[in-house]
Amino acid sequence: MRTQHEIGTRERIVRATSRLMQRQGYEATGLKQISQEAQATLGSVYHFFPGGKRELAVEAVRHGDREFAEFLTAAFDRVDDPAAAIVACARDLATGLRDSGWLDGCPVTTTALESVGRAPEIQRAAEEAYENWRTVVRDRLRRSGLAEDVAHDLAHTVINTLEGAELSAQVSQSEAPLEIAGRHLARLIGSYR
Amino acid sequence: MRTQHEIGTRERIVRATSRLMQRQGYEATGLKQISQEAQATLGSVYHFFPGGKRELAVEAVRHGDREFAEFLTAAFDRVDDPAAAIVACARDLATGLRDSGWLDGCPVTTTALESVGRAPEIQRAAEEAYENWRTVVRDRLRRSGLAEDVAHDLAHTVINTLEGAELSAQVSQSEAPLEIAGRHLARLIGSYR
DNA sequence: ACACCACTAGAACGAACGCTCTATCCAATA
DNA sequence: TATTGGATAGAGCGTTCGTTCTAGTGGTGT
Repeated sequence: MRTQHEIGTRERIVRATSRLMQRQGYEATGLKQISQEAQATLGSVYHFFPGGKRELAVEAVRHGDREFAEFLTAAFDRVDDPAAAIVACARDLATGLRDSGWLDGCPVTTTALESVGRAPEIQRAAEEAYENWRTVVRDRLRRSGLAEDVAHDLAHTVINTLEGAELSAQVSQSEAPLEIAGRHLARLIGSYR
Repeated sequence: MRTQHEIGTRERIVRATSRLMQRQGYEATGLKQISQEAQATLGSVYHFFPGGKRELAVEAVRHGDREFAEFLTAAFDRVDDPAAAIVACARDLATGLRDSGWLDGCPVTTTALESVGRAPEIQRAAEEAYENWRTVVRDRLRRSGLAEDVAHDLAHTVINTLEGAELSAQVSQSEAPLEIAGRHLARLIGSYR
C-alpha cells in the first residue's frame, strides 16, 4: 500500500532526526547519518523534505514537542494533585535520563539554542513547543483552583525549572537536580493555596 | 615585551571563542572564524592551544564560568538580602539579553549540551561551572541564616531556574520568563524563613 | 653581533558537509 | 499491457571543516 509506505518512511526519518538532534544537536547531526539511522536513502530524505536540513529540524522539534506534551498530559492524568504530578514528572525525567546513559535530554533544547538568531523557523518551532507545554501545565493548575495569573506564571517557572534541572542533571550525570526541582516546584505551588 | 604579548593574543583568542560559542555553539563555530574575530592567525591559535578546538572550548567554558561567577558575586555584594539579589540578577540577565538582540545567552549552556556524551573534557568544564555558581549562591544563602541542606538545595534550583528561564527568554525573545523566575525564586527562598 | 626561540603567517591536506542530479524501481490506473 | 508518478538509490558537486606543515619575523639574552 502506497499511503502506508509513505507514512512509514517519512515518520522514520522524522523520528531518527529527532533522536539524533536530541543527543548531538543540530550542527553535529549529518543528513547521511540521519538517512542511515532511518534506514532510508538521501534521495528519500530530500523527496519528503525538499527544504533540506532546516525543514527536517523543524519537523524534529515539532515531534519532540508532541512527545513531551503527551508525557506531561499523561502525568497529570495519572496523578490528581498537579503539584504531585510535577514531582512525578521530575522523577520520571531523572530515571529516563539515567537509563539512557545521560544522553537523552530535552529533545528540543539543544537544537533550539543552536538556532537562536540563525534559523528563525527552527527557533519559532521551539518557541511553540515551550508555549504548548506551558499551556498544558497552566490548564491543570487552573483546574485545581488557582487564579489565572498565578497559574500562568507558575506554568512558566514549572517548565523552565524542569528544563534547567534536566540540563544540569545531564551535564553532572546526577538525578539530584531534578529531584530537588520537583520538591521545590511542589512547595512553590503549595504556597499559593 | 613578550609576556604581555603572549597574554594579549591568548586572551583575545579565548574571549573570541567564548563569545562565538555563546552565540553559535561549539559545532557552528569554526577555527577560522575564531582567528579572524580574535585578530590572530590559525598558526597562533594552534601555538597556544595545541589541543585544537576541544582545548579551546574548554578554555572558553572556563572563561564563561568566571564571567558569570563574578556577575553573581557582584549582585550579592550590591544587594544585602540574597533573595532580592537574585531578583536583581534575573532582571539584569533579562535586560542584558534584550540589549544583545536576544543573542547573548548563557556562555556555557549551548556548548555544554553539544558536548554531553561526546566531549568529556568540555562537559567536565561545564559541570565545574555550574558547581561553581551553586557554591556562590549557597554560601550567600547560608550567610543569611539558612540551614546548610536548605541552602544547598536552593542553590541548585536558583541556578537551574535562572538557566531555564534565560533559555526560554532567549527563544521567545521576551523578558517575562526571567522576571517571573526572579519573583518565584524570592518567594521560594522566603518560604524557608 | 649573533644565535635562539616564542610567535606569526597562511598554503595545503584529507575528510566530511549539505545538496543536486540522473537513473531506476514498483504499484496503481486506464 | 502500457503508462504514469511517487519513491528509492547513490554518485558526485562545490564548499568548508579541523588540522598539519613549513617558512618567516622580531625581540631577547649572551
